[in-house]
Parts: sequence; structure tokens; C-alpha cells
Amino acid sequence: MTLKSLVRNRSVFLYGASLAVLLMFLKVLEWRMLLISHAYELYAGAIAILFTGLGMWLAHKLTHPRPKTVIIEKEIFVKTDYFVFNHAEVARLRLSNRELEVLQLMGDGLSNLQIADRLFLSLNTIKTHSSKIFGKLEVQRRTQAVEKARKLSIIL
Amino acid sequence: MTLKSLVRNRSVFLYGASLAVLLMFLKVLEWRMLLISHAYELYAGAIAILFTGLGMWLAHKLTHPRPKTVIIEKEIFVKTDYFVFNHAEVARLRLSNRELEVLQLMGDGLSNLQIADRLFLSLNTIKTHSSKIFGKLEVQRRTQAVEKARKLSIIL
DNA sequence: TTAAAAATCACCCTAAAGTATGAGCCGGGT
DNA sequence: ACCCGGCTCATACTTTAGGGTGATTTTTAA
Repeated sequence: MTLKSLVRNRSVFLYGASLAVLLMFLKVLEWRMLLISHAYELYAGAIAILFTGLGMWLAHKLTHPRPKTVIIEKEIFVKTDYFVFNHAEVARLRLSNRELEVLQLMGDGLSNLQIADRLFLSLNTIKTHSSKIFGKLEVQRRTQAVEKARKLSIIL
Repeated sequence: MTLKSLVRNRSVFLYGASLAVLLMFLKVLEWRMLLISHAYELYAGAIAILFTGLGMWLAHKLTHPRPKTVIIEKEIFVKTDYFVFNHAEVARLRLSNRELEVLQLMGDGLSNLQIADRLFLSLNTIKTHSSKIFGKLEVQRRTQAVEKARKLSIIL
């Protein structure tokens, strides 16, 4: 066990140390506790609370470097003239991320069911999104939505 | 304390319940432990381990579940500044004039009925044209047809 | 802590789209 | 004259899309 690995797993060793210290502390308390008959509930409760907190802290420490990736789309550009995504229009129309995503797939000619499968969602969910999209774009059909979205440079 | 808040903080209450159950369990164990003199270390250790795990679980529950990473691969195709009508492709696909006309209107987001009215034709006729178009373009839906037609520079 | 917005899903119903088949009309070739 | 392709339309049927409503959960913002 090298010093390096000890440093690397600092949290774990810190936890071990804390545990040891607490156990010693409790061992000392034990004699006092014996004076109070039937106080085991308090004793157990104290340990429970302490170690619950310790566990939470440990969990937090160990899961700290979590990759909070919120990458939504990755586009592979083959070749294109310059397309400038119209954020302003999206904001004005109050289109959410999901809605934009669905709209994009619509533009690719996918059916609602296909979109649902692609996004691991229910068909009903896609229908709901579709309806909202149509409402916001003030159109009736998906073809019109795609047309308008293209004109507004919301989708490619 | 309303039922609503109880539901909202389900994790917390679940933790409370677990704690209660475990304490009861330990209370029962207590009598067995008493048989073994000087086994408090084991007792405390067991509680410590149990509640450490519980704490970690709780922490995991309470921390925000990481937003799932959705990666969409989207191919973007060529789209030149000025539109050059692709006669060759139309010929290759054996698309008739009418079919091309209908396809164009489809691309404008019109419904079959609207196309029918526009061209002074029956709805059934448009449906027939549509079917033929889909067959020739090897697609299933109008949105796909429009997509493909655009890619091939058959329509604007 | 609360409120609002976003996201998810369900159910029901209507409208539109799409499939399959058959048929009549018309104009240009051979 | 006859055939063929394009165009037109119909009937019947299946599938998909869309509208409306309501509910739950998650996320975000105030």
C-alpha cells in the first residue's frame, strides 16, 4: 500500500479513521450508558444518526466528480452552406428543447412512432409535443410545421 | 403536514420508516446481544455499517438524478445557395408533371384536400398521385417524400 | 418553500393520410 | 386500330395524425 494510493483514496481512509474514532468514543460512552438501564435505544439511535450522516457525506465525496453532461445534440456536418440557427425565433416562440428535438426529427420525415422509439418515449408523449409545437408555430399539420421551421431557420 | 407534502418528500419518509424498522430489529437483537457479554463493539459496528449504507443510499436518492445524455446524430446535406432544378433525377425516378406539381405543394405543407382544391381535382386523385410519388421515391410518408425531394433538388 | 414551466403518459375521439384495386378517358406512337 | 402511359376518380379499408382533457413527475425560477 503506497502513499500514493493512500492519497488517492483519501476519502475512504478518512472514513475509516472517523469510524475508528467514533467507535472509541462510543466505547468510552458505553460505561456511562450502562449506568442508565434500558438506554440502548438512545445509544443505537445516536450511532444510527451519526453514521447516517457519515454515509451521506461519504456518498457525496465519492460521487463528487460526476460528469454532468447535458449534451443534447451532436450534429455531423457533411457539407452545407451556412446555416445560422435562429435562437431568437426559438425563444420568441417559446419552443422548449424537447419540442425542438421532436420538430427536428419531424423534419427528417419520421413518424410519431419512430420519433418515440428514437427518443425512448411514449407515442402519446410525442403526440403531446407535436400538438404543442403546432400550437406555438400556429400550424395544423406536421408538414406545415416543418416548412415554417425551415423558413425560420429553426431546423436544417 | 398534508398528504401532498408527504408524497413529495417520499424519500425522507421512506428513510424514517427504514430507520424505525431497523431500530425495532436492533431492539430485538439486543436480547441476543446481551447473552454475549462485551459484544457492544459488534453491536455498534453493525449499526454503524447499516446506517452508513442507509446514509449513502439516502444521499444517492436525494442528489439530483443526473440528466441523461441524449446524443442525436444528424446528417446535414448539401444545399447550395441558388436552386438548380434536378431534371436528371426527375427523369430517373420517372416522376410525371402532375406528380411533381403535387410534390411541390406537399412541400409547401398543404394537405391532400388543399392540394385537390388548388388543382381543381378530387381528393382521391391526389391520394393516387401521392401513393405513386411515395412509391417512386421509395418512401412511406409525405414528410419523407418532401425531405428526399429537397435533398435531390427536385423541389425548393 | 412555493409556483410555474417542462416533460411525461393515458384515453378517447375525429380527421387526415395512406393502401389496394378497379376503371374510364385521352393523346401519341407503331 | 391498338396499346400504353398519364391523368382522373371511386370504393373500401387500415394506419397515422391530431385535438382535447387530465394527471403525475421533474425541473427551474422566483
